[in-house]
Amino acid sequence: MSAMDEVFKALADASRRSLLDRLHAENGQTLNELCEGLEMTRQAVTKHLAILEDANLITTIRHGREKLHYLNPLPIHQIGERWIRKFERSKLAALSELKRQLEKRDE
Amino acid sequence: MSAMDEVFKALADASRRSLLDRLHAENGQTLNELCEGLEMTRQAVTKHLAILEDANLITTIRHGREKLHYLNPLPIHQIGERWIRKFERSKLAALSELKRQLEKRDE
DNA sequence: ATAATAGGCAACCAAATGGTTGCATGTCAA
DNA sequence: TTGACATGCAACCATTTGGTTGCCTATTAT
Repeated sequence: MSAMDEVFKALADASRRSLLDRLHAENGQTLNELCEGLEMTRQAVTKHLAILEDANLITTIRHGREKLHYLNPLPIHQIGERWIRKFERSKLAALSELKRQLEKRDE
Repeated sequence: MSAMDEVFKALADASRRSLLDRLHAENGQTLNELCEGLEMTRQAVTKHLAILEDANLITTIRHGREKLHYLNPLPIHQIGERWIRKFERSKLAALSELKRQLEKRDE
């Protein structure tokens, strides 16, 4: 699986995006902190975090018996640069072409 | 399911992203055109296109017995604006904080 | 030392996903 | 008008996914 594919797959789940949001609000949280207030078991959160780590979206550091989770914003940035920008460049062109076609169908 | 969630889910599959790429290269293709060269059946492509259409990533127009597919770049743009930008703003801050922590663990 | 705390591992489960095949329908061309 | 072409629909299938429970290990605090 390509690196970018892993990132897209990791971002596809709302729970995982919300975990990234929480780390964005406060970086360096432990597993237990990240579990607080969530409607799923610790093990479910562990799995989500593992997927995010595999996709390189977070980095972890063991500190005694705690595991601290840190956001890595680089892959998200790359999705923006390498993938989304490509489609934005042609945005206006695509919309105007669609409009032309929509009008054309009544011929 | 929220609109943005649907977009993220739709983008999670490499085949679907490749379909968007093909439409980006040449907009307004028919189903059969989009099937050419792909290693899956027409029905599989139909399903992918339906998911992309539900997520509002493409718009279709029936033209006789053909169905033309057009890219809608707006949702992709919104992912960039509403989601990715948020993380980019704190990019440098997050990286420097991680660095600090990495150094701190040897204390 | 030992109890409490933080996390890890593995088996299991239901539902969603990505794909198939077979057949039906609608439209165009000879 | 009839055959070929473009697409649609539905049932079915294997695998992946997101979650659970139960138990184990490692670290800290009393």
